[in-house]
Amino acid sequence: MSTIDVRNFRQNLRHFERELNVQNNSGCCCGVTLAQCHALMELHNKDSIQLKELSEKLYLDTSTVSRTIENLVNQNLVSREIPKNNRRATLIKLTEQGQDVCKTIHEGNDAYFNEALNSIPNEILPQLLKGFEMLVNKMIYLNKSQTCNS
Amino acid sequence: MSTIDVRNFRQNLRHFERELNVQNNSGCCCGVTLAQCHALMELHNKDSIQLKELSEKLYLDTSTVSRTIENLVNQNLVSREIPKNNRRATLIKLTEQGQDVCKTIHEGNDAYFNEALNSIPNEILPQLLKGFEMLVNKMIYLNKSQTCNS
DNA sequence: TTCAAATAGTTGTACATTGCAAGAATTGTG
DNA sequence: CACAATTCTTGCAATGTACAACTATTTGAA
Repeated sequence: MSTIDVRNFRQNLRHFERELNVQNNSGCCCGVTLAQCHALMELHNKDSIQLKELSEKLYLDTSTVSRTIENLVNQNLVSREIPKNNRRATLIKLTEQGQDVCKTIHEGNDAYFNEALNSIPNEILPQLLKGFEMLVNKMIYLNKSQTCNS
Repeated sequence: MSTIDVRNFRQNLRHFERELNVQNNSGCCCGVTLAQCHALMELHNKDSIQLKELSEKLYLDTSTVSRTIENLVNQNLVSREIPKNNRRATLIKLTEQGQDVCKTIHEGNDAYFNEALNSIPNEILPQLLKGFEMLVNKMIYLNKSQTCNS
């Protein structure tokens, strides 16, 4: 692993970030912002989730997520519900309309990334997918054990 | 390419975005924000760049970049200069201090991604790097020819 | 049992990022 | 010269974010 390779990878990474922004902001046309989109994706295929848990998954402050959810509630895409066994908590659920939006987002992004990934030769696609997954997991590990030291 | 693969890739992608945020916000400890960091990286190894050109590279409105640069000027990391042959334009240059910050950012991120990528087995690392580059280029291509259609 | 500590969420405040619209200064063109 | 185009800046407005302070609830320990 030469420094040149790393530099090159990082250069691609910066472009990647920008293209993701473009795609995220054009693909999520359903009137849903990127932050809301991420929240919806976490909710998808889940019966319900607590605000605290959601904020941990998204790496965001509870206050931030609280407002994101507030906006989604106003758009009638999710509902809030206080469970009887713990009235401090809030359970967040997708509404039917929210599920529809999730579906639309999934379809759009599936199509996009299917097309993007289809341009990768078959000889290297599996390694790309596998390697990417490993990279993400390593980053999760590194970031967990790392604090800002300067 | 099955839908499951695409879904799995997208799931990894969302985690990737969050980890990048963590890394970007902890790695750029030099008092520089992520937006500023991206601008600095574009300036690095360049004599100077015009604001318009920079905004195109970053996919941002000129007004946005104008303010980002304003902040960097206030931190004495870049300088603005009006060329004599076109007094409408503004040439942006790294100051010495700005070059130092660039160097620090590079070193920190090089080390981080070197470590992250070193955990990838040698049998798949080249394909990952190559595949990633191809994916980014494909996304650039797709996003150029795409407008929001809903 | 009672009261302090912990937990979950919301709200106030502050700041960064961003785009659009409008304006200012400059340059190009008919 | 007058008007259009270019380049940048500024005035808004919206979103996203975190921290701190607050409310309500639950837990736990004396």
